[in-house]
Amino acid sequence: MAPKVSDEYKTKKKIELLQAAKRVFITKGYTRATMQDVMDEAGVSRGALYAYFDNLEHLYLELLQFEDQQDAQFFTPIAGETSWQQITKWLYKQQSEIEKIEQTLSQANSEFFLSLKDQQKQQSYPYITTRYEKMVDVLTAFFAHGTTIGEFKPQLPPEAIARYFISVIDGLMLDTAHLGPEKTKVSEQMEALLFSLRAMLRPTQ
Amino acid sequence: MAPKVSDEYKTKKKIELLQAAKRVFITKGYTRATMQDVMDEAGVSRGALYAYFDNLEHLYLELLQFEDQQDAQFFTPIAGETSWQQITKWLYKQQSEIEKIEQTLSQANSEFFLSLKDQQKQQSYPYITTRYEKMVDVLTAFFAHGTTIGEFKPQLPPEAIARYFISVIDGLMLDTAHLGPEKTKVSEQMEALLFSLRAMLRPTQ
DNA sequence: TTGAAAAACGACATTTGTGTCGTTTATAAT
DNA sequence: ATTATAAACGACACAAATGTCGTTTTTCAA
Repeated sequence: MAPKVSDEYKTKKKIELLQAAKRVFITKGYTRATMQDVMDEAGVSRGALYAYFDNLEHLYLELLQFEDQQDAQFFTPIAGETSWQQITKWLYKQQSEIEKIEQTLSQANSEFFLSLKDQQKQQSYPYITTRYEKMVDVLTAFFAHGTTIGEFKPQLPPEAIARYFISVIDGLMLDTAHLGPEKTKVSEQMEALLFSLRAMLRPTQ
Repeated sequence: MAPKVSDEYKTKKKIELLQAAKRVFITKGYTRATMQDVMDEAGVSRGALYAYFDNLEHLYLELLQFEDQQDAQFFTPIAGETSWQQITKWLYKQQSEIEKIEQTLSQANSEFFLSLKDQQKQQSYPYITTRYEKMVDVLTAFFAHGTTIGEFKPQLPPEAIARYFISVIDGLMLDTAHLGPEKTKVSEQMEALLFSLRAMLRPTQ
């Protein structure tokens, strides 16, 4: 049902497949999802799917990159908003994401990352490492900027705060993924994180 | 190679199998491990292993409980040591555990928990939920105790601090599991956690 | 209108793991 | 010793996925 077509067509098709895959991963997570599931969900044949993606791992990796690229630039300083306000806002966004974890890729993400234990694979997917480091960089730069404009008086190296920040979010996600948002008391923990950050950054109001 | 034997024998054998399983899970994680692997590692037949454990999930659950039961009682107040000192000590223990994550069940644990997404399964394994809640309780009680003896002046509800505490550790574990301890700068983050706790608990020296 | 290119199809061979079950074998009690 | 018991064995039938590949179908260009 489709021959010699434009690049545009192929891109479109690919995105379509990625979206079907996304739905699958959200409901089944990464480990329990199969290529078969994606075919079924997308209503496409075995051959078609494999023409676009070699295997589940590659498929997930592409989905990850595709999603990331939507998010991007969240921590570029915004005029008319203090850095502290920005953080708070971002945190609320994270919070609702975690609370709706059932409709999110978070669980699948964790599973995917864990599944790459192999050093071998780690090397073949520098993107994974890069992803983390980029996030560290973005946050570090953000904190540093807030400091230079005199908004923060950090009590710890900005980079340490950045990493710590990421850990808390990831941990909360992990725990919530298998216990549910009621059990982990997401909002309460966000408060605690906010409290910690205030202590670390000493925002000058 | 073994018939009609004492209960003691069976218990021994079971522990032996659990230990083999542990080795497997440490090197392969939960998702990639198979019953076959355990048989091979234990040098035992299919039939034998299945006589003790119905399937991988049950096997892991038993291993988990077995391991937990070794740990137990870590946060009972110790005479001659301040609560703060105890926390610090425990944190160092966690740190070295995370740094040696390759030789630990942490990764497998995360994988196992995530694999139980199903609400169905969640209910059939109340132990999983209990486990988390017990940890919360233990920490909460510990913080509360430190407060009543006037050692802490908590700025947040003890329970909130407890949950938060757990999240940070879990997050650090997760990240370290797939990036390695160098990338996540474990000790630096432990410092940050200590800093946070100090801000939250206000230990009176 | 036609035909070459290639997208999509789906049957198939393979692989890998599972859980069962009839058989063998070692133990402990008599 | 003998024997009933049940632990351990390992072949087997089954299931679920995977990746391949020859075939069919559709589109685009000439």
